[in-house]
Amino acid sequence: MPDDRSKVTIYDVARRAGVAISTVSRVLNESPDVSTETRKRVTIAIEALNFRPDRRARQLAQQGSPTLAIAIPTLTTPFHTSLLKGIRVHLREKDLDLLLCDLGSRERHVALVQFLQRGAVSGLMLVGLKVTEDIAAELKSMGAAVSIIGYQHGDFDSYWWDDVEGARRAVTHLAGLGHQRIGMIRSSSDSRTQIRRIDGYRAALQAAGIPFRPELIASGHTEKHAGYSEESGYEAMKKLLVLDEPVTAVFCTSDAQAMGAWMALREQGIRVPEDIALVGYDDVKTSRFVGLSSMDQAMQQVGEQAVTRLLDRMSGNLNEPAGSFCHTPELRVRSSSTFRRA
Amino acid sequence: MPDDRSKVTIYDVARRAGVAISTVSRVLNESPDVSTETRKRVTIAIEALNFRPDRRARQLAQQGSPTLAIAIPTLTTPFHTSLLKGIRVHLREKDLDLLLCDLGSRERHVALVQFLQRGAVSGLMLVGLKVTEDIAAELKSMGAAVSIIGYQHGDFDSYWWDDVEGARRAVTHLAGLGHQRIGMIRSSSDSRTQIRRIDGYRAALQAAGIPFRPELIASGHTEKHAGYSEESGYEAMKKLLVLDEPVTAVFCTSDAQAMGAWMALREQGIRVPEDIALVGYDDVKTSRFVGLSSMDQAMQQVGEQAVTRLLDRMSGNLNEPAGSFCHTPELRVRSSSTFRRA
DNA sequence: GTCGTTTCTGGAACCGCTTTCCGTGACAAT
DNA sequence: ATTGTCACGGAAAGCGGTTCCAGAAACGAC
Repeated sequence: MPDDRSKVTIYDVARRAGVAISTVSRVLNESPDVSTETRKRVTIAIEALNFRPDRRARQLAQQGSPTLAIAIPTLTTPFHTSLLKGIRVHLREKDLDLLLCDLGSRERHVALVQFLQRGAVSGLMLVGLKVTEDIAAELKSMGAAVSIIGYQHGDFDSYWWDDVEGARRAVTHLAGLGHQRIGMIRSSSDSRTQIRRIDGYRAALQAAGIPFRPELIASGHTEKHAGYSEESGYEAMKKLLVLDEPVTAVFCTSDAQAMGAWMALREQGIRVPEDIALVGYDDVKTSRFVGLSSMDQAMQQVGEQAVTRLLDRMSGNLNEPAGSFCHTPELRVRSSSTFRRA
Repeated sequence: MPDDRSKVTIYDVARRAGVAISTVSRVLNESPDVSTETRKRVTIAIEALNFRPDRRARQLAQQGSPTLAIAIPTLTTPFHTSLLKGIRVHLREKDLDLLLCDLGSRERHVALVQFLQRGAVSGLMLVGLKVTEDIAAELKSMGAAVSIIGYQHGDFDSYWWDDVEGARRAVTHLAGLGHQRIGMIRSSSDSRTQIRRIDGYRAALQAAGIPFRPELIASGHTEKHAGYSEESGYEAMKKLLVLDEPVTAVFCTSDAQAMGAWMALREQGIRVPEDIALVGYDDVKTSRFVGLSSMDQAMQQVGEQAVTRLLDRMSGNLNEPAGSFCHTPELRVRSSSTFRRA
């Protein structure tokens, strides 16, 4: 009743209920061997004192914490938004804490490893991070359940996308509209993802009988801008616009890039899709509302799938070997790519 | 050297360095009374064993954890993106963990309180949450540093915006373009923010000599959509379009709403800004790239300011009474509201 | 009525680290 | 030779729980 607070511990509860602390602990952990009678007394005491077990102490004692951590290189992009959305639903039910490790783009490795080594994490989700061998070793030695999103690694549950096929679909779509000069806006990194999307781009061109021209691939490399950002898309588009033979369609490796590109076009009075068609990647929510065609990676579902399986592993219910789940991006056609060329 | 792992404790380090555990602890906590010589030996041992102090044990012992928690009702909107951006920079330097408490929209109160009572948080940022008196009491009793963003409460450091003025500026801008029938798209909630923005809307109309018509205020109330979402903006715009006398400009209380509204307009072949002008709120990053006028709330700066002060409080360097920091949103004019009426 | 079980509970060690309280030896200052 | 730092060791008491072990009570069976 008295909301005095200032550290209500398990001892207070024990005293109040007239039992030993071990008994209180049993009640807390729903141990079967405690009489209904005592359990009730304890429960009432807990209620009355408004007691909540201390997360840290608990974790310390039972070696292994019910904490799920998510490590993301760039948390602050809308790209991960729906992923988190898928995750948080399942998290609410369980009594888990979400620890966020926002790795900067630089020194990701170091930050991550330090984070892990400090322990206190029983489940970890890595998002959009290249898992090098030393990181992999680190992950294994920490003995936590791990799932990797956006990268494929045989030793862990990984969820990834068929980037070749995704790019192929996007570009095939553009070629199908009659475009012959299809540009590509990419990030300047040489990540697996980027390479595969370029492969897909080439494959689609080849299938359509369009020659591949490296000069049609641009990236807006800037010191201060991340490769997938609006700014870089803006820069890249400008590069494409000064070519002798201009492009009539552009495939971008992110929606943000596409937005930036779109702005560059608008500034020059170039219409989308009449003059230039645009297709993005990620299918961010706003794309639907601005009419940007995009590749849907079903982020939310992937998030749900990953977290469900991860929670199973954490609770020890799942012991099968690491799985690899590949999703194929779906094209969402919107107004930015609806105009058919002659 | 051997990466054997499996719990390297402070004892291992002590043994390896040939010192007592208390000395190791002193080194860890940068106590002044330890010779440079010994310090180096210990540091080397730590390095060699790859030892990281256990976060939980540490926190438990030194009563008070270096953990910053952020509670957000709806993490998954781009609205908070730049806020987090401002926060994380400062967080990287310190050795803090970021605990995320994503309150669902429902039962916010319960979720938050439970979260807090489990302790282990020395700093807390509440974002976009109405601080009721019981929550306030809760916050005080937990003895952590608290800062509130997007709401004003005298007992805590709070960072908020002058919503009346923000709305007034937006609408004044529209009136200045010659618009007479200016609609408003709001969320269906009766939050402080909403009420104030309506006040600002009225004030601006009055100043411009335009009569206030309640039927020009619409909200896209839907069971499944949050009030600030694209979907609700879309719905609301549709309502405004079926009015006898249509509006020529719309002020939206979020950029997402504006995006949704814009889509509704596009579907009907209504041009922006020629037929209808649009102004949003929040100045989300993509707004800049799609050309949506908006009210800039300087989220990133607010995030930085708040976290800086919060960290000061957490470290005990700051003891002055709670401050209240009010920011005034700035209008960013873009193409969605550049057309001047006759 | 005694013995073996089962059931419930109390006591105590322990998780990994911090911190306090001496105590000691070394070395410089007086 | 005495007094004072300075740097460190050793031991022990937490922090708030969990968990193992043993003992007490309750129960049924012979």
